[in-house]
Amino acid sequence: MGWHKCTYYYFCGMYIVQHIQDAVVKALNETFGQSFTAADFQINQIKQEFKGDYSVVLFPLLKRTGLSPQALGDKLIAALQQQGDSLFKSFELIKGFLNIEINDAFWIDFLNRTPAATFGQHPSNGRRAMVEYSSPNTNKPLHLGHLRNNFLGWSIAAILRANGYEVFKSCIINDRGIHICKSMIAWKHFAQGATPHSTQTKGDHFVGMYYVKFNDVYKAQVKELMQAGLTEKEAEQQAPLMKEAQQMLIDWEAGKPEVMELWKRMNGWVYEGFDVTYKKIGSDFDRQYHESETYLLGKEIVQMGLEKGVFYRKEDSSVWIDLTPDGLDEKLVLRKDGTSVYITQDIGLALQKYEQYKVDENIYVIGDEQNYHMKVLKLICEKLDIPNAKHIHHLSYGMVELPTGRMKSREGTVVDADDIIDEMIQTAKMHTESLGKVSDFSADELSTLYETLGLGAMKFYLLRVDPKKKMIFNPQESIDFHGFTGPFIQYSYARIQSILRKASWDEHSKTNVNEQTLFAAEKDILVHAEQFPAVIAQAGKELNPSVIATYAFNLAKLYNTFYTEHSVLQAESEVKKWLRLALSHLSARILATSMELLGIRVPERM
RNA sequence: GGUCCGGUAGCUCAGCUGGAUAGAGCAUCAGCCUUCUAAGCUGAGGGUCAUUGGUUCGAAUCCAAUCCGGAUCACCA
Repeated sequence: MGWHKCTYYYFCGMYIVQHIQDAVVKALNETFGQSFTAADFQINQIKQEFKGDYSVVLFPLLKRTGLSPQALGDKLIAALQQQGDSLFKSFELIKGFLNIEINDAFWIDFLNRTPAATFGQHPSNGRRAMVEYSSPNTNKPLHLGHLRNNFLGWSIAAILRANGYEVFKSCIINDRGIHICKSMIAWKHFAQGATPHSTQTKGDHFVGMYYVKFNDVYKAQVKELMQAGLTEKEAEQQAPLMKEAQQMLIDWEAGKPEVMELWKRMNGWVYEGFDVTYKKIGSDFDRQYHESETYLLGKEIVQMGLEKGVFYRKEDSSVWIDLTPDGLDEKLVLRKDGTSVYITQDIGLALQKYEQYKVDENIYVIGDEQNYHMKVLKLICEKLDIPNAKHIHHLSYGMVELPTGRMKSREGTVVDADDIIDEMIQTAKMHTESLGKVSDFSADELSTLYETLGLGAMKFYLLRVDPKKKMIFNPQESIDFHGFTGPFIQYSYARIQSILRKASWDEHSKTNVNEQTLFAAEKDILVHAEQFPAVIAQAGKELNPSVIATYAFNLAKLYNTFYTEHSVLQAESEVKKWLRLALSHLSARILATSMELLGIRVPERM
């Protein structure tokens, strides 16, 4: 058993692929007397139609060795055989690919020594990361796009934690500004004292109604003024409602009591509504920042930047930074009246975050419409020598679009978060009832199950695609519960749990399995399972939950194939039964861990 | 116009640090429940990887040009 380099093979970060790399490097160096590295060749998993598990692609080595694929392959095989590694069962050379089959004993050993409950998680790396996500405006309810942001942020935080980071989740609440004043003005004019309570409306939706109302009336006023002969621009500036909103913003900044009171009251309604939604989707934060408290931050930094010569003042006393040497434009950082702009407070907040948390990685989950802004922010922070500015990372995700194009609140084409969640939960209920497998569940158990499944479908749907890419959501074709979906994986998990229950099997039941050989369906699961830690590492490195989603789906598929081909409880021998129970348990744990990293729960029965 | 992102099966998406015959899911069609949960499994059909040229043993993947779609370039946030 020469491959046991340490007791907990996987905690050493030593994967089978690395082991093969090491063996090949050694074989190359011995054969050619040069120093090769793992980067000089490539190892791929072998496709189903060929024999073996992993293959070494020989082409990249031909030039350096001066040999043909056949000759190089022969020499390599000879050298590898010389090493006498009991891990390798067979070598086969096909058209420039050196196919290696791993001994079944290795996979069984892997199963025996892997602690299923914690498998895949990496030990602490002593680094801290902050993930800022969600960042709602307090003038309207959340929509489908916000859900993508929330699910991504939560998942990335979990993935980084599994990669050994200490993670802080933060959220900047955009609770002030002209858009907030708009809904306040509209409420003052048109609500006649109505409240969420008096109208039986969820607070964020209630306030959102007045934001919409503002825009409707404002549009009408602009139209009227234009008919009276003003240009569009003039009309937009002079519309009474807009003037009122602007005045209210000034009053807010001056701290006028009646404005502050209304502001607090209406934001309070929104928070009550958000709380319900956040609780339902499982979003939580270690630290919430409010724009009303941070918007003045950054002014001092501008002063410091001026002294350092990073910024410069124009004649009208506005402050700028010239980013043309970096291929960008000139950017304003302080208005001529001395007030700060969006980016000013972001600079301030970036520094504050660093001072408070000393994070090594500073991740912002923000839509790709702000790519330019984030590029500028990072550049400015670097030029100001804000510590770790180089580790500001914009996790830029694409918009969720409808088949008709972007969602537009003004055109009523927004998919509301609460609505879609309720719809998913209802769909879960419908499926569950028509299958009738949990008729003995209590009402509480049922509603928990519906939420688990409905939200699972929803989250998986939004997380299974590459965050960077925009995605299209078709409300006509509701989100599926079959195939590449959350419920498919939840179902696979529940079926395994059913077996383990019947066998009264738990983690402590695990003993060393003495089996020597594996069926293809058994081995396929183990080969895939062994890659889990590497997959978590990749997801962390790429900040990409879809890697986990795809991985979990493939594992579930492999398990389901195994499930139909072989019986666990009626296995052909007692040893096989134990092997399959351990195999099933490991699969279930990996599926559960994967889903956990996506913020999705798994049911024991469904 | 400048910058950036994208274009892969009817639809939604993988694959993109170059490697074997380009993969899933949905939809369509054909099979599988007296056997551990059929939200499952097996199989079939379906492709000019936007176009053209280049790099090389090899290109969906890298480079260039073109076409199409999107984002962004505010003393808005």
